[in-house]
Amino acid sequence: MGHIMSRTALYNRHDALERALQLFWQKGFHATSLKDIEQALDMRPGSIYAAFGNKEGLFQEALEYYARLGLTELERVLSHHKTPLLGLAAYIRQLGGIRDKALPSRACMLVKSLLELGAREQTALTKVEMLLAGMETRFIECFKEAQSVGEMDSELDPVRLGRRLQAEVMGLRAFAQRDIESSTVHALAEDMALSIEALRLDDSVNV
Amino acid sequence: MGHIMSRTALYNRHDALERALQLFWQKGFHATSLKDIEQALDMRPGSIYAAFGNKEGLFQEALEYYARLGLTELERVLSHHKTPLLGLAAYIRQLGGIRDKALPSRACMLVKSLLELGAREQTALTKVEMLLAGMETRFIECFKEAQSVGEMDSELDPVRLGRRLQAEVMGLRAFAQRDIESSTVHALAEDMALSIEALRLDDSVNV
DNA sequence: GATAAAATTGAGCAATCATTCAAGTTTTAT
DNA sequence: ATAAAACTTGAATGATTGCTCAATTTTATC
Repeated sequence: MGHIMSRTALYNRHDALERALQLFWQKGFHATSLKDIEQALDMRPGSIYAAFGNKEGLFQEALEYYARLGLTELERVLSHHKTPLLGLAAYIRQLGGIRDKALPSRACMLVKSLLELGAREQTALTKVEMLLAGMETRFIECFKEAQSVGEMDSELDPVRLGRRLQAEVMGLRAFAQRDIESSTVHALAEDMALSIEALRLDDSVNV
Repeated sequence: MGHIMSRTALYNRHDALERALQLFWQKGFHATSLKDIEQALDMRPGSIYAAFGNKEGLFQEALEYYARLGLTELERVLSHHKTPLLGLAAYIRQLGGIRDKALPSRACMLVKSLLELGAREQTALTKVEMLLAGMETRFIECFKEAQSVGEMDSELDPVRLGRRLQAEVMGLRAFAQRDIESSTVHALAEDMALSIEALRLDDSVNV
């Protein structure tokens, strides 16, 4: 891959990455073959290797792209709500509708990868750890902000709450991967959202 | 595989299954090759195929064995506590120590498989769904029992609570798969255990 | 329109995959 | 002791794996 790229080349690269993400998210790293990738990207092996190095390199770029989309979505939901806790609750509630959308998988691709990858894919696994840590950090920031605006008891530990929220999201999405009714996932997300909202101080109820 | 088996053959089969479980739990279905299995079981391909049919058959038996161990462990913890909710809380707390044990993986093998397997492994995937449903059912029974012994508000929904607990366990164990300190997992499990105990009615506090 | 650089092609590579089966060995039954 | 049955062996199978690279086409620059 050279340093100079035409606009169409950049577009094609982004488009290829998106298609690769769909594949990897659905089938996982090991079950996705280069044949699958060639077909999905409509590219021949040489082009793929010139553009992304190797299968693991393409996977890592797909992971980064996925995580960026996820963080962007979180920010979008947060920005549409008045307070951090209400934003987080809305985020969880929205996840309750995950079975209704036509996604490659209901489970989080980072979690899928965390559970699937081994020592042979160390660099990709390290990237997964980094991206999950980034999401955790953002959750923690939300709880800290909730404290600073007086929405939440300052005695509570934002770090523990952030990690718990991440674990709940992981669990909700893993659970949603089961062959169950959409309403069941909605109910589960609702219960989790209520737990977040229960952290709100009485003073902040009418804010 | 014939219908008649000697005692030693039965022992060998169980021993082989245990070794296969270790492998599959650690590396997952796709990343485990038959070479790996031959080495771990100290068996040649023919014997493996005679005893278990094929790779997927062996995997399915490993899944069943794993689920049985998990259910047995849950029953053990429950039986050592006076009430259902205290038992469930203890179960979660105990999961907090999962990083301290030398296990093939911290994540639940059923969840790993649920996220990894695709349509090409339909029968194994169906088995995973069944085993997860069994665990869910047992959780739900605990909450129902908590209601019947007056430990928990009878207005609450045991089904939703059971599913939530399963999602929390899934999340806790996926989270524990991250490269984090053991104390972090302990704290997370403690928070989850406290949530279970918070369901207890005041009348039952001193039971 | 000529020239150089960049990007793409696809046949082909060695390695590994899950699986089979004829032959040999051990165990069981009589 | 003997025959039958059960079990194990390991070389070999065809398919698939991730990947390479010389040849070709496309793109950019003058």
